[in-house]
Amino acid sequence: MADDVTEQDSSSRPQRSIMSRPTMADVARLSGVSAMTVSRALKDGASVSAKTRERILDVIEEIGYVPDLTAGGLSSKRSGFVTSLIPTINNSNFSDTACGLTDAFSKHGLQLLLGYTDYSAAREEELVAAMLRRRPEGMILTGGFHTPRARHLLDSAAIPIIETWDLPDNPIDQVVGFSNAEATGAMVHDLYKRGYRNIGFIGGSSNRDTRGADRRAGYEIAMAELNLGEGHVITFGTPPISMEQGGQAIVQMIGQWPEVDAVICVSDLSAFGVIMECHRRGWDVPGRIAVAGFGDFEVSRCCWPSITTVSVNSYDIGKQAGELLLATLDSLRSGAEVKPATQKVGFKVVSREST
Amino acid sequence: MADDVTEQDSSSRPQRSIMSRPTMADVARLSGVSAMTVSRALKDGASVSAKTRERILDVIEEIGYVPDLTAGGLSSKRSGFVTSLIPTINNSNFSDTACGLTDAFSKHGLQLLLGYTDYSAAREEELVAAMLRRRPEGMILTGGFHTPRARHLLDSAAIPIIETWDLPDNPIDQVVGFSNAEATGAMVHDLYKRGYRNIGFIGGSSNRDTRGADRRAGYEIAMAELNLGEGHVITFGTPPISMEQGGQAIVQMIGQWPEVDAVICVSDLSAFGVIMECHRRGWDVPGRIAVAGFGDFEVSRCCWPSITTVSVNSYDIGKQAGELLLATLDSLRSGAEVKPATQKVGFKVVSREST
DNA sequence: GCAACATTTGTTACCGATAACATGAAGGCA
DNA sequence: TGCCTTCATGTTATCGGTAACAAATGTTGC
Repeated sequence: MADDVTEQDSSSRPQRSIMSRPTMADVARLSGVSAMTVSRALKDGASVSAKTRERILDVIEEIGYVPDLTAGGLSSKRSGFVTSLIPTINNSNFSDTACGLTDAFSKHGLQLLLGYTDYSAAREEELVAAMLRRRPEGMILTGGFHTPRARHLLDSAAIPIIETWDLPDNPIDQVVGFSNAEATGAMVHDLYKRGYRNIGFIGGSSNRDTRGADRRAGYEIAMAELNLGEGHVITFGTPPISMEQGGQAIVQMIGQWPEVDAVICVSDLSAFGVIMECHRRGWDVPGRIAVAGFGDFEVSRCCWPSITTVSVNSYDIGKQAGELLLATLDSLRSGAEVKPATQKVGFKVVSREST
Repeated sequence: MADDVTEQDSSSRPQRSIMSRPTMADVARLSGVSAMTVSRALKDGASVSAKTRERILDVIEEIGYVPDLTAGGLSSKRSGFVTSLIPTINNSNFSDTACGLTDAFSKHGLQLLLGYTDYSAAREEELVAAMLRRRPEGMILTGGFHTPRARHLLDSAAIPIIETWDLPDNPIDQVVGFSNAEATGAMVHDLYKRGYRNIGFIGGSSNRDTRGADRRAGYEIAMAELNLGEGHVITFGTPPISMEQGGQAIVQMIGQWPEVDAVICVSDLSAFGVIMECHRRGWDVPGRIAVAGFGDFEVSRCCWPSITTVSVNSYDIGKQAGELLLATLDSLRSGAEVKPATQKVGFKVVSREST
């Protein structure tokens, strides 16, 4: 690899100067109006005569004025921020949700402050504390598991909170999610209908990923319902879920329980790892073993064989949560009563070539 | 799919009350000191007696005071924000860079404001304008292509700017990146050394992805250097790069130029699509055709055959850019001169089973 | 014991916008 | 014409902190 190199090329580019920027008062002076009129000209819906507004906008363009939302927010008591915490931005399920949130908010002048917790409740707590200092107007969390202190902070923040990607037993406020256990159970039932009887489960060994733990619980419940015995579970490593872990796990699974004819993986990423390892070892999928994942990632659609999965509309979770938050903020502002609601989002078992 | 359902369960959860939060003045009054002393107690390095600080912290804990960074930032003229714009958060290369940035900043009390441009310069311009209203202390951009208005906004913002993932001809300020053309050229040379002579290229048809266009240019330059003719290029769709597009492109490539014995893809994602399509059709990789990608995504490491790629340390681009920005801010504050520098980051051709 | 200095705390002004209220001008209607 | 309404604009106070300076208190050394 070429070594990292730094070039000092002061000659080619001038040092950029740092100087103070124009304020609303500057615009006001140059347009011959008061600062308040400038403020109104920038807010649509306010009563400013057409020609005054035009003059003001000309001045703004000319001197390159950029309004300072920090000051505006302090005064109006509305920061324009909404915070979202997701486990990682490196998982397209969660980043899709973040996109849905951004899209829901951007038209309404709200900006998303994104943080990632690395699947750690302690880190989530830190982030909650850090984010609350920005006075967000609402917060969107992933999952229903939080430290007591995080819950306390959120409670006293007195802003709308939405928990997503889960159906917590004891929600803080509003919820947009689904039951990970139920969804995994549906996959077990689907495999059963297709004739598989020795169904294994591959998942993380840590409870840090609570959705992963819920999926495993759903697997165990469904196995019991169908009288398929205790099941065969292989666990590996800590979150985030990686493809490679799946490859290691399937080798262990087959070694330990050769009778297993199907595996459900906690995520499509591990399912992909399983399938690649099977290719490598010449085990036919689904002939020797059927493989199912969770999350409907792009890789599952494109993989050969394509991977059976539980499809959840990740983007829509974000979009719905965003819209619910907007509606809640509207209600609060108009003084209407807001009833905490739980919005269940649908999921679907998508059967593909791998089962 | 189960229909989306909303439950109104007002009975089970009380409506959360929205009330005003304690301020620093409240803390001051309850601790019997002035607000300024509270402010000092919260800032480490300030001279406050141990017992006063303890008393203040007790009060803060008791009433659940959360400092308001909005107000603090307005007063101190330091927002504590740094903005980063990336094409999409759904690509682990860029999200890794964002993680590197977050890690570099978080210890220094700076918070990352992340935006994604969807590979559109117009959207980037909008985001630049929107972000500048938050008075970020610096900005990290992806690539060197920006609209004139965006450049103008950035120039007059008078904050340090770092362009990444590229070596722009005419940089705004500082740069942390590498030459996408050179990197792709290195891949062509590597394939040549391995004996491939009919090397094709699969990339996007749009110039919106300027790094993609640079990679294609690098391919063409290297083909000319090696006297391998004009080369064979198949282009498809618009960014973001998808796996499926690779699958379509390889079929077209083989149909049009059956003599092609190796393809370089603009990204590992399309390379993966190519390989899966080859599996599906029974074309051996690398026997019938060798396949190389770009970016060293997880899928390339885990895939069978594993995919030859150009590896760039995405996380490190973010980390380095973050540290460069921190150093620049330090220098500016201490009044030292700051020379715009270009930091080249290394890349490496990683040969795997697919070539 | 007191000057000289260090440490801790307080006071005032201000960051840059907006809310709330006040004012002035233009238009409508009897 | 005169009064009332409507629309456009200005004035003042304020949001919740921090910078800068001032004052008070504690500490040290001779």
